[in-house]
Amino acid sequence: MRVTPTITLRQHKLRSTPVRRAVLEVLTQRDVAMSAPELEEATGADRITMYRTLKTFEERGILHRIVDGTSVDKFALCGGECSDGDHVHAHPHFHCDDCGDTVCLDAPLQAPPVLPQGYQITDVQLTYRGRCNDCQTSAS
Amino acid sequence: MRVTPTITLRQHKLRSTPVRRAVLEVLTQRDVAMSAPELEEATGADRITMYRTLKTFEERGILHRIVDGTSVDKFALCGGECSDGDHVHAHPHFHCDDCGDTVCLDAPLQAPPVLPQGYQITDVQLTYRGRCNDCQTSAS
DNA sequence: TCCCCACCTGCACCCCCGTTGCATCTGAAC
DNA sequence: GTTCAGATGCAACGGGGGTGCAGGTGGGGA
Repeated sequence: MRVTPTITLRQHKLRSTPVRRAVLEVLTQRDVAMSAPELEEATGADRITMYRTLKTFEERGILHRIVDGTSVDKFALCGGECSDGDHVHAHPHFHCDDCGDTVCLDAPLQAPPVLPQGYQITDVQLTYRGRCNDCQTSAS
Repeated sequence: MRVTPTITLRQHKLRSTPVRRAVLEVLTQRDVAMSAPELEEATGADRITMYRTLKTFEERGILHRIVDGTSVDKFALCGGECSDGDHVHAHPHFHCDDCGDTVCLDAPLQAPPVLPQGYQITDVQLTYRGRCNDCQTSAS
C-alpha cells in the first residue's frame, strides 16, 4: 500500500481531487480505521462530500467499512485484492473500548458454523472488543 | 425461556408494568432480534420509555444487544445464564440482508486469533450476513 | 494551450436513532 | 388505603447520515 494517493485514484479510474487525496493521505499515515466525522475533522473537508467520497471509495474497493459495535461506521484501506464491487476482507477487527481505536487484525477468519438448512453466507463480521496495548500499559 | 413476563420481571427484581410485559411478550413470541423502533411499533409503547426499558433489561441480563451491521441495534432475549452486569453470550448471529431479520445462532465462538502483544479481549461480536432460508426459497 | 462537460464539491434541508430533563402517574409494599 | 420509589410520557436536543440542487473544477479532446 505504499503508493501515492494520486496513483491509487488513477488505478481506480477516479479523478484526483483535494478531498480524495486528503482522505487517502490521512488513512495511509494513521494506521487505524476512521469514521466519517473523524476524517472530516482530520481533512477539513465538507461533511457531505466526505460521506460521498467514502461511499465512492467503498464501491471502488479502495476502502472497506467496519462495524465495530460503536454507533458509527469506520473505514480502513483495503488490501490490494479489492476492486469494483468485489471486496475481499477475510480478516477480523479489534476495537479498544478505552481509546476507541479500531484496527484490522492480520488473521484469517475461521470456518463458519453449521447453519440451519437453506441459509447462505455472503459476508462475515468478526470484531473483538477490549483494550489495546497502549491503554493496557498506561492504565496499570 | 417458557416463563411468563411477570415471573421473569419478578426474578430480576423489576416492577411488572404494561410496557415491560409487552416487550417480553413480543420478544418471546417472535423468534428474531428486534430494534427499539420495531418494538415500539409492535407494542405501541412510548419511544423514550422503550429505550429506557431496553436499557434496564440489558443491565439486568434479560436482553442482550446485537450489532448486526445495520445502523440500528437489535435486542434478543438472553439465555438463563445472564444476570446483573454479567452477560454470557458466546454465540454468533445471522443477519438476512433480504428480510432484515437477525437471529441468534446455536453455535460456540471459536478461539480468538493471536493478538499483538498486550491486547486484551473482553467481548466478541461475530455476525454472519447473507440470506435466510425463507428468502432463499422465495427468491429462486 | 484552451475549452468544455462530466464529475466533484458544498450548501440547505431533511429524516432517524438515541438521550436528557422534568413533571406526572402507578405498582406494590406496608 | 396510603405512600413513594420507580416507571412513564412529553418536550427538546444532538449526532450520524442522506437527497436535491447550484456552482466549481479536473483532465481529456480539439
